[in-house]
Amino acid sequence: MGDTAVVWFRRDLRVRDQPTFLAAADAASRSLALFVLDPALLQPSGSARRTFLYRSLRALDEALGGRLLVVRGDPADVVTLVAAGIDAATVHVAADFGPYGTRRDEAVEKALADAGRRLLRTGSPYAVAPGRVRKADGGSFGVFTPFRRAWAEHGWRAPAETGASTVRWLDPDARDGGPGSVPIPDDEPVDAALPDAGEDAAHRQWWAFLDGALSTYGEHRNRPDKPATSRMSVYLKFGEIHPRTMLADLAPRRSASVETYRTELAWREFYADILWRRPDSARANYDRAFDALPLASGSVAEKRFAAWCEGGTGFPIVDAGMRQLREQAWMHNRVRMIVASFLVKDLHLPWWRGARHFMQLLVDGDLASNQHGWQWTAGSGTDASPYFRVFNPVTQGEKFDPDGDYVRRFVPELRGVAGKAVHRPWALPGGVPDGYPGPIVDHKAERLEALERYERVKSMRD
DNA sequence: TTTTGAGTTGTTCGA
DNA sequence: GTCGAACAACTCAAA
Repeated sequence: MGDTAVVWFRRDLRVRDQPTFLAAADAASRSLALFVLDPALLQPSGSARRTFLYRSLRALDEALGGRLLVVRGDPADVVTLVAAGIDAATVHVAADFGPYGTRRDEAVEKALADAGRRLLRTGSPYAVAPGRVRKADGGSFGVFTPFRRAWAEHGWRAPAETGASTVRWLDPDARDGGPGSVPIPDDEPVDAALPDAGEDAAHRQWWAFLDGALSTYGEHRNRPDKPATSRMSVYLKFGEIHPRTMLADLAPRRSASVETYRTELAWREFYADILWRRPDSARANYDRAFDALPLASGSVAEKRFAAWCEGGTGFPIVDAGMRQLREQAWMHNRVRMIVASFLVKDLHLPWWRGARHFMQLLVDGDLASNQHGWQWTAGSGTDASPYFRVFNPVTQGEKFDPDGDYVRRFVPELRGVAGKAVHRPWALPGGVPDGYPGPIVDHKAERLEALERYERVKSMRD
């Protein structure tokens, strides 16, 4: 066995705060940097996320002095072959706790072991790895608030002090055999304007937030008309910054806004913990009693689903959100909740259809946060919401987009309407403006319908 | 074992 | 317009 190792990047496309580098440098004198284009992951990603990934890989390759080896195939095959090609004793990764990643890594581990090589997991995409936060009796939390408290008490390591030069990188071209390298794919046609990719862009965004919007985050974070959120989700998704780095930067700052932002990071870790414990909840109701919820189907339901997808429901805040999703491959969190509530409670469609649509389009689409965010809204998730919590799209619009600026930005048909009147176009003196649809459902009636359907779930519980 | 307090994100209605 | 009450019952976590 040679004195070499492989550092296999997955969703940790950075060189700073990278514990795998320390592990690799400890294990071998030289390492090969590897990324695997895995069709099983790329196919369901959507062009926005794929393109962002490719751009991120170019940035990572540059940071590594052009020494990132990119191959294509099933990791159980190609990682094994790459390791064999340099006779590496160890392959270093950050642990993946997702349903697919867990299975993939077990397969890779086994394939490597057959040749006497080891897969070593160091760190994870989380400040506290899933499964580590435990109740006093050793069980896992199913409710957020106690999880958050225990998570903070558990604590996390300081950021690892690493950089590209922490590891002596092997030149991929100097390999003797193994799978051929493939170029990083070209950008795909993407309609949406994507954020800048790469670790440097992540840090720029983070510091702009720390020095700017963070001070009013607690107050304005629910306002989609303001640039009040961190926009860090995509960088966390691809691991271009580690949450531990962010928590360390937040630590010396004390304010209600900082506390609120830390709580948002805790949500991300909570949902990862839940998905790890219940991998089935990526597809099925976390609360199986919701299997009894009567769902809409048929041609009317399909028509309504299509209207929701394209931002043509006639409810301005919903349509603005769905169009922001197309234009930016991103949607403000408050609006995600509003459009989700509309799909589930006004259209009576299954949450997973909305979740799947989001995963297709979102550049920051993260399975754990996305599926459980949707299940939370649907009521089938953790801490089931009270049955009577049905978002009113008009009230939500008036409350969180009080001047209507957000709606007008994304719904040009309504640009001629001033102020908050834009949230009720059907009540305008001249009627609904040309080109904009009337409401596809009667919210008041559908709310009552939703309450009735949720009764069915409740009665199944008894 | 029992008890207690609490649970991200809301809406409607009536005074 | 503002404000408080009502809207279920259940599960969770810890004392």
